[in-house]
Amino acid sequence: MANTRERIVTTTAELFGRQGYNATGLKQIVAMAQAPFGSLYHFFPGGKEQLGAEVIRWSGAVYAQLLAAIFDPAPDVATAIEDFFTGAAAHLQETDYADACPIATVALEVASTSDTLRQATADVFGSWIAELTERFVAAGIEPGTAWNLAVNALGALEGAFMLSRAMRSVEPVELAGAAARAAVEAALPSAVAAAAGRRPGPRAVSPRRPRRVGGH
Amino acid sequence: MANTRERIVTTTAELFGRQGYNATGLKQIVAMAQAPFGSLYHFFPGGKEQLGAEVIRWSGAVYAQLLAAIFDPAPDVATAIEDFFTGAAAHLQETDYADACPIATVALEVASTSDTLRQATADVFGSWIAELTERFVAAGIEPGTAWNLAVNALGALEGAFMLSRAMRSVEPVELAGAAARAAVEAALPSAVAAAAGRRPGPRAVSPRRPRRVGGH
DNA sequence: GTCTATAATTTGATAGAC
DNA sequence: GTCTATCAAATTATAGAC
Repeated sequence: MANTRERIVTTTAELFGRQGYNATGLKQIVAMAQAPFGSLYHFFPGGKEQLGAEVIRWSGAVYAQLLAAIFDPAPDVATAIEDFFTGAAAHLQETDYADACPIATVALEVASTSDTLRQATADVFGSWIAELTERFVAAGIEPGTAWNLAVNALGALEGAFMLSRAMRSVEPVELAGAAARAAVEAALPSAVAAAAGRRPGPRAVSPRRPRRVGGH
Repeated sequence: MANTRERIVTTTAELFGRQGYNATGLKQIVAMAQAPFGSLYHFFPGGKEQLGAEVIRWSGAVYAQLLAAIFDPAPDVATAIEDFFTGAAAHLQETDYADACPIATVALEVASTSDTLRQATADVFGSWIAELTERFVAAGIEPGTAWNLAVNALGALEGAFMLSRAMRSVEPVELAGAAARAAVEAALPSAVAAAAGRRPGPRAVSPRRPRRVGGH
């Protein structure tokens, strides 16, 4: 296995994702990581908050890699975004509704209690939104619209994760994925051009295609 | 001022919304509620978990009343749903991003650690979804579509709350509100009829039934 | 019902030998 | 870097006087 410091970070990330920040004790971390207690303060002199900040950012980077791994082989961004949701739903079910977003619980816990940790979660959310935005722009979507789509897609995923974990049903994540796909499809250049052809002239809200509810 | 038991419940609800379940100590509760410590175990012999379950359900009922207060005077459901998001964004800003969903943080904290509390959050989410679904159906939306819209709207709100609190910006909630409004508008009978007029077909009257994975 | 005192455990954090 | 022992404070929970 990897070195001690790495084991502490990875197992803390796992615990943060399942129980959050406050429920995760340092004793529990070193026990599960099979690391000596002294090593924790050797590598993280700032204590729990320093460890927490690093784990948040590390989890953010890992999840960004997962996002790339889904989007890169996908035929188009609309398919990619729905694939991400369906993949997340499957993983949720496999882990008995334990593993969803690695930083969601922590983000809500620290939002009004620790500004350094809150900033770490904000940076991670911002990086994910930026990554999504880039891919939407690369697909031909106008940058402003792409940013809005990215924010809404991430928000929809986080909220659906919450409902799915609480209700122990993948339906919220699946419905959110279908809606996210529809929103992206409607913003793609082809759909925008088709809408313009149907009804010439500037229009504030582009007409939505019928909602997809089922699978692919 | 109200009686002791009531004060304990309301202040616990406030603390749960801002810091979550694990960060809220019983000492802190009785101190802020100006209640004697002994009274807590007098009214809630089951300790923190019993108090938590009651607070979750109480908060759910209060928030349902808020939902009714927004929807009842609104001219239509599309306006109502966006009003709810914009009102939430304003309240978020007024409280320095502290008050969003009263049970969101708790829901994620207990999802994999306490089944009785998880069930309480699931019941609350389910009641909100049912309430929203009823109103969408009353507006003429087909029941299956109405349910999907309700789940997606609540999920979008919860996720947007998370992003807004972490990033200290109301933009996610505002964007989610605009998207929710557009989704509802597209499902209203007038929009469905217009779409059918543009593209006549057998599926004009009744769109496909959604698949139900869990819940009702 | 109210209030105090306290038990039993766990928490984050430190000191120091090796 | 590792490991043990321990601290001070906080936690949930209980006992019992009033």
